[in-house]
Amino acid sequence: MAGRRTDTRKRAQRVALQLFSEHGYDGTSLRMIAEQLNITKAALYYHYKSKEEILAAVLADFSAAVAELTDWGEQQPAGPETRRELLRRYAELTAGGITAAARFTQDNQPALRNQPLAAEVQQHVMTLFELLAGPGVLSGDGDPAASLRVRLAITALHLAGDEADRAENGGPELIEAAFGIACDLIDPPSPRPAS
Amino acid sequence: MAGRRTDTRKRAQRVALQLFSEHGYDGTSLRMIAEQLNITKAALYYHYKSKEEILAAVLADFSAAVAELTDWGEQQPAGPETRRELLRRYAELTAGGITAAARFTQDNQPALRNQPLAAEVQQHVMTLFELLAGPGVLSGDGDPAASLRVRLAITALHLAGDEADRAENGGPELIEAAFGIACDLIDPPSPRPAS
DNA sequence: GTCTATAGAGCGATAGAC
DNA sequence: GTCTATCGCTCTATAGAC
Repeated sequence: MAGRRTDTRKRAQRVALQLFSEHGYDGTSLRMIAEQLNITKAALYYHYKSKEEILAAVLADFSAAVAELTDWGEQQPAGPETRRELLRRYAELTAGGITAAARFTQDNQPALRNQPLAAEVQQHVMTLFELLAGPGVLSGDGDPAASLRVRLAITALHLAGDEADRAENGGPELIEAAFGIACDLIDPPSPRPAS
Repeated sequence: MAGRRTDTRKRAQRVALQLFSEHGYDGTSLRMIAEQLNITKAALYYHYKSKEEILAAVLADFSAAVAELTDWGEQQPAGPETRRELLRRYAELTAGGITAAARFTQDNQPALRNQPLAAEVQQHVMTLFELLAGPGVLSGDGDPAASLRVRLAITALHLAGDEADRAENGGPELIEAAFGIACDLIDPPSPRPAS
């Protein structure tokens, strides 16, 4: 690894994620990626054998990050403190464009339908959801409200991360506000009165 | 209006929204739309002069529905009851594929960037957000948490509508659960303790 | 590791017959 | 109101020189 000067592959992956996020997967051509790297489209094929493989590399990073998070979570005692800490760590995954990848997977599900790695990603996200909500909830046999609350908690962190990426200042405060809302969603401070 | 048998234009609009939702705007070709209508691609151009115009028609319906909702809301006294009723009516907009359009606009913002009608839609949605949160909140000068809560409340209804469209039974219960969560988000039953 | 050049396919859109 | 046929363009991907 020492002395590697160009490192085009990693740069391409980072550029691709940014462009995928901004223009969508279908709306991003290999020409656009190549131009930002100051190489030609054909040169990209030396590093990746297809456009789908670039997507796969982006998904692999995201998948590994979520897997690491759930691996940690599964070794902790189940409880509110662990759930809060899972949210906290997920929110802090912002660095390295990880949450950009998370938002991308949510907004481009049509493009991910035929992507083999997408299933693996969804599996890990599902595991995270179950850790946040308790087992069985997402299978449809549990309280539908609990499932929704977990998905909304994650969405809160995504929305905040999205805005934090755009606004250079005020980012941490936004993330913190989203974290508070997310905590309330997975562990409501007071039960709702029966309607 | 009497005696109009074919009504291809309206059918195309309905089919387009369904395909846009399923495959994304870029992922939906005019050939796909035409095939579902059992006509050819060229025949579509008799009814719409471009693909963008089909999208515009879909957006126009959604825009009008939200505008009607906000017009009503602005004539009501501001307060928790009006906010709840706004959420209720938004949730009931599911019929006619309106919420499908709402979800589509969220997931395909890259495709809407050069669509003139998109700005109008966003304006109406912004108005709805302000009615749900109080004025000034979304301009960035208010509590960031309040803005997030409103957006999450709407997202709750979208997520529920999305699943309700797929699962033929259990839909109403899901919508009702989402409505309850959305109400809690815009008017928290108990203030969070200071951290 | 990057280039030029090109193949092959699908797309949006148009022309013109019926 | 729908058709066949085609144009021009962009895309992904490959071949082969340097």
